[in-house]
This record gives sequence, structure tokens and C-alpha cells, in this order.
Amino acid sequence: MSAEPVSRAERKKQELRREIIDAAFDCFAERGYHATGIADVATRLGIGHGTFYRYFQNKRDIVDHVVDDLVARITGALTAENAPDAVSTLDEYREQSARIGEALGRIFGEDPRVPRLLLFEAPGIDRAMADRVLDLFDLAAGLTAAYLTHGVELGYLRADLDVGNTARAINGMILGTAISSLRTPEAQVAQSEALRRLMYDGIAAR
Amino acid sequence: MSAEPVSRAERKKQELRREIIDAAFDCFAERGYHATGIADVATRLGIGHGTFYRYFQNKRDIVDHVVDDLVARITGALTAENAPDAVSTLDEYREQSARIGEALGRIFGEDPRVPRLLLFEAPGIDRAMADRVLDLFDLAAGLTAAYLTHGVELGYLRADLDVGNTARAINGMILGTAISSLRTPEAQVAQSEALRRLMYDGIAAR
DNA sequence: CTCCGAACGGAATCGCGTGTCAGTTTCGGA
DNA sequence: TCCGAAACTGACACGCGATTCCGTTCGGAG
Repeated sequence: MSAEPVSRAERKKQELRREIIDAAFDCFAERGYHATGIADVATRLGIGHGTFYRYFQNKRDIVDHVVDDLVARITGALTAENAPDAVSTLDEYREQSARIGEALGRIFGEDPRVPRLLLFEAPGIDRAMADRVLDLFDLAAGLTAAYLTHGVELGYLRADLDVGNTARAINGMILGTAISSLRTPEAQVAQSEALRRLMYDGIAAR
Repeated sequence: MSAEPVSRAERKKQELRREIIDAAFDCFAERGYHATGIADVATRLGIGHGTFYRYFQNKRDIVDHVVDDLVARITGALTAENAPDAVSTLDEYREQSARIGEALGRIFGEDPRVPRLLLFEAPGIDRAMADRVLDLFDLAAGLTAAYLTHGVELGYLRADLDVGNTARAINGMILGTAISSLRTPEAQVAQSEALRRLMYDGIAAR
């Protein structure tokens, strides 16, 4: 982008940095944060664990980078190509939510290590990390709320909708889907469909 | 119940055992499992940490007992005085779910340490502990599914309801409420109402 | 009051994992 | 081919916390 001193060696360095982050993700997600030592991460890459400290301050430092990565991927999927004001009818909205659901399903369902790290490991590391996870939930709730608000304004959603709390409820269902997929990844699609059905039709007999 | 050799000293012993479990719960929930040492738990009670090992095998052992306690409290609230077949109309069902919601709200909302320990600390301890948490989710899903099945059979719920997956979606919303209550405990009631509204009316305009 | 076994406390032990550092290797330029 | 700088390595030095162990205290039976 700006600077251009990418001197071959510099590129190698960035590449190793990436690999360390990926290896750390693997270890943390598989064995758990507390159970993996720096040595484990290093061994997985076939480097000495001293080298690790040339790239990251300490163990706590790297898990932040790992989570940065995940958060970026998720917010990317959430915002990309899906502006709230791109739709104007209930049916279009339903299609859009299916699209978003698919994107999330791809991230969470395709690799169980993602939800495992983000939902099971991260919150137990630290107060600070737990707060990051809660921040992510808040961010997602804000996003969902924006969609709902848009729908209320255009009139295809109930006028008396409690936008904020309904958004949290919907995100809760998504969370539930992500967690279920830890045990039964194959049920994910049906789960996602049931979720949408609940949103649009409720559960009551007509 | 059965035996009667409760020799005063024996009662004292059981009492201390209880106190240790409670103190451990406090410490784990406040500082986190990995951050609290046995010494912290012992100090909080004013006993030597050697004494701890007269009551529990090791650190891992006690957290199991702490979780046992929580699980018992939750399943108790879930099953007590709320049999699925106690209702026969949609309105009654709605009242019953409100009652269950209140019971859960009392447990999760009244003391944020409960959801914090159960949802944020426990899953990161161990695979085994993570499995216990997932088991609890499954149990809850089964329970919710029983309510839904009953409603479908009596005809006040949609005949084509995907019972299992809808149950998981509903539990997800409850989960979302519990997590929200970590940051905004006061919103819990509104959250719970929005959840029920979503279940019964959906989000679409009429 | 005396004695004995159980309960207790906390100093000492032990193992483990983080983070450091001095010696070694690699690499690019001259 | 050689040199210096930068990167890499892994043995080592901690510190920390779980668990053990033994001298001391307590409680209640005789």
C-alpha cells in the first residue's frame, strides 16, 4: 500500500508470522489455550520456541492476533454484500437472511474449531478476552437491529417490534446453531431453516 | 435418609465440604478457574490449603462438584412444577413459558456469576467439561422439544413444526438472554418478553 | 483427667511452562 | 569468497502453583 521496502526477507518474515498465527489457532482450538505451550506451537512448525518470541511478545499476545483474525473473518461475512437497505420487501429480506445465514454457516459449520475457540476457549482466558467476545455479540446485535429497523420503517415488519431485544433474540438463535454444529454439523442447514421459519411464521397454528 | 451415624462431627464435616464448594464457586466465577489457586479458595474460608485435600481429590475434582450444583439447580427449575402436559391451549402454553422464563431469569439474572461460570469458564477447562456443558444444552433441547411435541399433538402449535430444531432455536434465544444479562441485567425482562413475542407472533407485519 | 485417633495447617517438594540469552547458522551484498 | 548483520536455536533460569507430608491441635470416649 504505502511503503515498498518488501525485501524478499521481509516477505519471508511476514509469511512466518502468518504461519505462527495459524499454528497457534490450531493448537488453541484443539488442545485448548491453557493446555498448549509455546513449545507446542513452535514444534508444530518445526521451529525453535525461542523464535516465537521474535514475532510475538508473549503467549497472551498471540491469542489476541488469532482472535483478531476470526473477528475480521466474521464481520467480513456479516457486512459484505449485504447492506440493510438493499431490500424492501419481506420476501427479499427473507432471502437476504438466508444468504447471511449461509455465510455464517460456512464459517462456523465448516470448521468446528472456529466456534470452539471463539465460544469455548476465548471467554475463559481473561476478563479482557471475555469482553472482546461480548463486544462481538454487541456488534452483531447492532447489525441485526439495523436490518430490523429498516424493515419496520418500510413497513414489512411489525411496527411495534422491540428492535433491540428482538435482534438479540435472533442472534441467540444463531449462537445456538453454531453451538449445535459442534456436535451435529450435518444438522446445520435444517437448524438454520427452522430458525428462519420461527422468525417469519412463529410457532402457533394458524 | 437411610443411615443415622450423623455424629455431630460428621455434620460439621459435611458443612465444611459445602462451604468449600461455595467458596470455590465464588473464586472460579470471579477470577476464573485457571487464575484461582487452591490457596485462594482456602484463604477465603480461613483454612489451610492442605485441608482442602482432605475433602477433594484435586483442583479438577472440585470444579466438577461446583458444576454439579449449578446443573442441579437449573434442571430443578426447569422441571419443577411445569410438566409439558399440564397445558392444553396456546394461551396456557404462553403462560407456562413465561413462568419457566422467570425461573431461569431468576437463576441466571440474579447472579451473573452463574452464567459466567457455566458459559464462560467451564467450557474452556477441559474437553470433558465442555462436553458436560453440551450435555446440558442437549438436555434442555430435549425438554423444550417435549413441550413443542405436546403442543403439536394437541393442535395448538403448527403441525409442520420441526420440533427438534425449533427447540434448539428457542434455547438459543434463552442462551442469548443469559449472555446479554452479563452486561445489562436490567434488560432481562424486556429481552424475555421479546423472545416470547417472537415465538408466538413472528416478526412480520400482519 | 488422660489418651488416641482424626483433622488441620502450612512449610517443603516437585514438575512444568514461560521467557531469556549466548552461541550458531543463514543470507545478501561487496 | 568473505563479512557483518539478522534470524534462529534450545539449554537454562526462573517463578508459580498443585500436591504431599509430618508435626501439632482438637474432640470426645473411657
